[in-house]
Amino acid sequence: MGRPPCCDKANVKKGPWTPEEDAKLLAYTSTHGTGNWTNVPQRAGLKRCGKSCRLRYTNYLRPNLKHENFTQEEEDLIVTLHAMLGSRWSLIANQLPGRTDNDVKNYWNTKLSKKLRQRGIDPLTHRPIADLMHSIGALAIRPPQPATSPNGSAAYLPAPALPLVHDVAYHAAGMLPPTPAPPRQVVIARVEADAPASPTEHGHELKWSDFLADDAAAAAAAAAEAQQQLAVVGQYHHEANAGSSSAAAGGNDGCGIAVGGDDGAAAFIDAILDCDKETGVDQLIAELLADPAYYAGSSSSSSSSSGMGWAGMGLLNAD
DNA sequence: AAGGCGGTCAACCGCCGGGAT
DNA sequence: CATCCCGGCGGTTGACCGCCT
Repeated sequence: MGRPPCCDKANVKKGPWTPEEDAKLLAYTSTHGTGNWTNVPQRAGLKRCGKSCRLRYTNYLRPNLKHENFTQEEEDLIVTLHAMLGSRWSLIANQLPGRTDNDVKNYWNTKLSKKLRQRGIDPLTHRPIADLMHSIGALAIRPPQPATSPNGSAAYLPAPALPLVHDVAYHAAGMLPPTPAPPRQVVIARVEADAPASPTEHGHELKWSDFLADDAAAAAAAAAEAQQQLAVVGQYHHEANAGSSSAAAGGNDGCGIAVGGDDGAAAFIDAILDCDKETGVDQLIAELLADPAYYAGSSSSSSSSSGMGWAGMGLLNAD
């Protein structure tokens, strides 16, 4: 059964908001709060859909929003988080005080993904494009795979033994200690305007199979790795929030991730892990890692990856 | 000067999950 | 338990703007 439209489209104005409409919406929300958005247009005297009002408020009118350009630190953080979380824009935006998911998504699509490509990094997988091409070439000369899944998802599974590149994302932002970091699974590329693409100059290489061990302990190790990275992110968030602690307060989404305060990093990590436990993603990861067919490129348990927890990040690049 | 073209970003659309009934 | 309603999310669209030819 299809859902009825959220509002009467015949009597609803669409398109750009006028200053008068903005003023009405602001006046209403400042005195009554947001509450039930479906009632807001009527009560505020607007011929708009409730969803449109909510979007206009959260993306443009909400207090403490930043409208200036993204900083280098914000760029680094977006790339880092995208490598770990994929296109979970709301989660990423939660770590950027004053930025909305729409802001981050637009900035990624229009600027950052291009910068990464110019640097020879594939923005989807965060891997060197040259390595991906090499892998595609290697796949082309493989014998036919038996019994691939009907939806063809196996074709998108990462090839084994891909070298992973760890460009410097953290040091500039003061995120990492100078000591060598333990091996990580994702490729983090600091996006600098004219920096040359030089994935091969990083001596540190990991084999994909090194990460994809075949027991649950490996899954736990992977989770610990991710946790470590999120701790770094949380630290940035804490620092960024030092001067604008209220900015992110209204941005918590359905996962209930609330960060801030002295233990903001830990809270964020716990919230992410809890969220993925609730959604069963951690279980899914464990199942995937335990499934030998996964490594053979013909996983029977692979499922649609978009929007699923860790899928999309470097850990499970099934995009 | 004008038209084409590409980049940017606000806004819309459809889907999904969760709470209420 | 089923259904409805609402808010949230990610993907996509289209208007606007500046640059180039």
